Amino acid sequence: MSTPVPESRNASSTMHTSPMEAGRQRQGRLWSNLKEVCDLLHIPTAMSVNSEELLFQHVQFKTGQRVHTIGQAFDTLYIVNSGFLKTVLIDEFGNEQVLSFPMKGDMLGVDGIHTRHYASEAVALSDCDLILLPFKKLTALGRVHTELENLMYGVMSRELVREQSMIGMLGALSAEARVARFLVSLADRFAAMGYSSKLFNLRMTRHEIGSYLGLTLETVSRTLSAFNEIGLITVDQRTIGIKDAEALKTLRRLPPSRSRTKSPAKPKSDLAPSGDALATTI
Amino acid sequence: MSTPVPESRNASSTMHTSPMEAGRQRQGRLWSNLKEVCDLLHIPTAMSVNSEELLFQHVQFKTGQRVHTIGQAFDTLYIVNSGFLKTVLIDEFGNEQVLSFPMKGDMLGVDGIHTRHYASEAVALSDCDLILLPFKKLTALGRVHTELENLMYGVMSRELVREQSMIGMLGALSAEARVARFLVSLADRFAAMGYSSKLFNLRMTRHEIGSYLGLTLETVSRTLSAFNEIGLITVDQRTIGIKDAEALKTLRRLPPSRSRTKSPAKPKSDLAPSGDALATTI
DNA sequence: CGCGAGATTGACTCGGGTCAATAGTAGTGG
DNA sequence: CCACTACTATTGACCCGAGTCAATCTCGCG
Repeated sequence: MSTPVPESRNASSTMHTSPMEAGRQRQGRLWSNLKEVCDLLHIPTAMSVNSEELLFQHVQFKTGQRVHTIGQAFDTLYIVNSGFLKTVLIDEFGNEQVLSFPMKGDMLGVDGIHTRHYASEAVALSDCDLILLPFKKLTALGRVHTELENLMYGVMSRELVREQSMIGMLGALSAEARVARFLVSLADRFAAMGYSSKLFNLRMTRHEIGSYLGLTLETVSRTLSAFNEIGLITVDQRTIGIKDAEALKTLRRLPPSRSRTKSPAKPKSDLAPSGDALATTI
Repeated sequence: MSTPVPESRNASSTMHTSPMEAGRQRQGRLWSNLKEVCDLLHIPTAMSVNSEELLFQHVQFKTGQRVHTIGQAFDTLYIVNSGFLKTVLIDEFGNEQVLSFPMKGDMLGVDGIHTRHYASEAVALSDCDLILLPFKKLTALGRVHTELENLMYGVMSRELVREQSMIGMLGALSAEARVARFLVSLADRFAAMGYSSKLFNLRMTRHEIGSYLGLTLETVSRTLSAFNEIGLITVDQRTIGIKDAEALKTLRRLPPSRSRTKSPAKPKSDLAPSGDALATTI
């Protein structure tokens, strides 16, 4: 990631640029008001306040640039207005562990609140437009506008729940199931952003996906190939076509022992009923 | 877990009951003020307010009881004043996935804020004393007392960071390393609570540890036995004695491929330099 | 004293990590 | 425009760590 490859995927074939980004020009920069921020976060806010006065500045990052690094002093949160990123942890040997792939509507930097220093590193996987939310300003505002405060709590809680399910996935699912769910999750997020959930480009390398899923890049590659052969998806480099979302969603395999905590666990049908027999390579 | 085994580990040999629990009697129940709550959370609060008026009620749970269940309407957070618990996710087949082992000073229920329904289930592993923090009340207070608000954000952020490192661990470490770190983490937490970090009782089964670490109970058991033989720890059922904390902290093994993202990764010495050659079963 | 949950161990299997060779793609510069 | 380089992705061969299955042991409890 130390090579900020100047990608030119701004207007790719399968993924056009965002339908409509928030923000207006002012003194040569983009700014957004509170409502736009809330909309971006999918938080339904009966925003009582006309907050044209409350404007939040945007910042652009180019592919490969870091938004913040580990240990850096924390003072602002970010919301992704457009573009794709990854957040990573760096272990004591300099190895990256991908934690998330933030995209439009996601919040960055929350892990910095606790110690006042970011606990992770955020890197742009494509050119990005982020909205700056100075934390001080935000909490001050929160005291006035209850909705905003709840928004904050809500976003943090949501993030927590997301990480919980991630832990559940890493702790309990097989490689195939992880990759399958990863694809479904991506598709859903693209759909939520107004893009196609059936055909999209991965913004990250196999290596990054593997790190994110606790797998090696080879396993990721092999699994994608397998899904392709089986007809669940189509793969061509980073272009993914979803063919059987249902099957992907319910794909299992190896409810790994820890599983049968109490369930009768009928040894049959490891693959959920999504029609045909495909990955039934039990 | 459906059998609330009435354990009697209240005054075990290696773990006496808490040194001094917070709370005072009032109308037959325990209550704590804001200061005690903050102390419990290790949040240094120059609490400007004399808040003898702001009292938070305690509730007791017996071993096996559920504090909250998945899907249950959310309205209060909990702080552990004494006792041990586990939080779990239940997948679509009824299988438990342990997410955390909360103990004194930890907060429960944060995952319920987002959807207003708890996303996980909390079960008492021993008799517990919890402090109730009605969420409404808390946010209202937060608007008045800035420290409290920061406390809230801080605790949530801390929780987030904890989960992040959990993800990192699940995604990158070998079974041995996971178990080793788990033990160290427990020791540290016990130390922070004023207990011995050298000799303590596990409050959870091998199965629960395995679920938490993404391993099977057999692997956990075997790993503990191995550590025992090697002299890193002593094991007798649930009584653990830490013999070489340093070695445990730095134990590696298999920086699993994904690891050597960029590091020169000298192929030698998988075990960090903690003195002697022990687990050098490389 | 016997029951049942939990823990320990052994034997066997296999999913996925490791190593390695090949090939597609993109950016660079002559 | 095309070689040159550097990634990134795909595949195959091999093998080991950890899961699976199963037998035994221990301990606390009724």
